[in-house]
Amino acid sequence: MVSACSELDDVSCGKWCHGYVLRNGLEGWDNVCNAIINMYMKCGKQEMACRIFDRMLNKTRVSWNSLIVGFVRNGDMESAWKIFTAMPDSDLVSWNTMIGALVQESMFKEAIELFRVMQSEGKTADKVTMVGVASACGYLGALDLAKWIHSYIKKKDIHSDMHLGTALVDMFARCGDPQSAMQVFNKMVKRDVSAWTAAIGAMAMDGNGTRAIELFDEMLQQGIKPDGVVFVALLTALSHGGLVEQGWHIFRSMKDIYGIAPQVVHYGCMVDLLGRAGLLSEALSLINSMPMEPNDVIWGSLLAACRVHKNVDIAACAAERISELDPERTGIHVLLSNIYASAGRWDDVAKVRLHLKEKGAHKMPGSSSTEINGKIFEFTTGDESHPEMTHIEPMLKEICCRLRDIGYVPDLTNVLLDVNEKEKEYLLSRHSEKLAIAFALISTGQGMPIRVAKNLRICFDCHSFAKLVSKSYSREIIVRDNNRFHFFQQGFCSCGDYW
DNA sequence: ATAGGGTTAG
Repeated sequence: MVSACSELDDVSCGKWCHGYVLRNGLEGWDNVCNAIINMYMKCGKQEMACRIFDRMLNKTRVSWNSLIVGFVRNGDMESAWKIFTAMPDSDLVSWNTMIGALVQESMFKEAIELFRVMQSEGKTADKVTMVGVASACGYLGALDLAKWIHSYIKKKDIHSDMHLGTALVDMFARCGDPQSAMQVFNKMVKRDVSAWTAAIGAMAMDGNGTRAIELFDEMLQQGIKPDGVVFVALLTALSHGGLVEQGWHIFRSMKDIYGIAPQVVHYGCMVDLLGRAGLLSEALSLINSMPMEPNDVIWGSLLAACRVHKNVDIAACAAERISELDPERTGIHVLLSNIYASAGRWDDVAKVRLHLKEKGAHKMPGSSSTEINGKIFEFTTGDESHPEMTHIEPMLKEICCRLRDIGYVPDLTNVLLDVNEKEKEYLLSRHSEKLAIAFALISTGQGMPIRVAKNLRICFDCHSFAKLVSKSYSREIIVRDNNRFHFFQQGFCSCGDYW
């Protein structure tokens, strides 16, 4: 009965069950109490869940785990962690839940660390553990760790299934190894639409639109029905590959052939695809033809394209919509002020700046990670307290001197703060990917490739910085941002400056 | 039977 309440999200019925337990002194019925804990947690009633937990006579591991899972689902990591550490005999479910929770909170390094603690305590990982670990590794872009995880799974004879297989495909793709990703994919015994999506997503990260279409056709031939998600991955791949015609074709086929009405996300992909290709008015009329309200992301995507292709008027229109939809998104105003500045419209710049000052600018902090000798190092933009800073600082200076000699001029247009030029230049030189690249340069041998994973899209300045470092230091530099891969070699990038 | 897992525009 409790479980039925839980399914129906019926708190009042659940409360009646709770009362029944109390009236009849059933606190010893642990399975009923566990069900009530889950029911309350599902409805967001954390205090009620705790109340019955505290009164339970026979707390089992399921009771403890139910609390942990409940806190994680409600975004309360602190309480989840407290229960996890207080729990007398944590089991696999507890550990897996915590590792998964850290991944969910974007605490990838911490997730890997928790897995290492688990190993040192002699706990045996299973496939669910490895899904969490693989996912964390992918976000960190740690290729050596990825290879280790893959062989660990084989060595420990952890039976892989569709979830783990998909997670591994995604992990290798994010680590910049599409070959390994496809090897894992090809070995999978069963592949559902999510597995195919991961493979197509791997092609998207690689900017390989043509191969993405081939994979999609193969998927259809195998009789797998596409869903909305696979079209997101496919359209993204076409966008990165600059395949506009194919993009339109796929977009139209969604409804015409597969009977899937395009959602906001799909329109977003198309706006991005058209915008990147410089077809700004085409993108704008697509937005105006949308059957649903365009959201802030759609307009943001158009705005970003306007910055690249220098269209001030459409940019202003997009920015206006965004401030209507989400007045808190100050990053947009910064972007707009930069667009005005590059067009020499200083009055407008001043207006936006004033507006920004009143609001106060907030931006997600940039963070980059790089793996050196199996150890993962994380850098945050402008982090002066990093323990490696004493080594990084002089290296950055040396790099800058060397790059200036071959014509590097810092591009200040995208620095998001209203400070003087010198200050801007300083902040720009402290972008997290620059710190990571400098550190990797001093920590790895001559000619060794450098791999960096970053949580935001790489900025123009860091992009040209990486190109020049690859040339000046004869190093292959691979940066995976939240969008795609950039392979820098001898002064050129695999994205062809199209991102 | 009450607890843990993969893919998704910017």
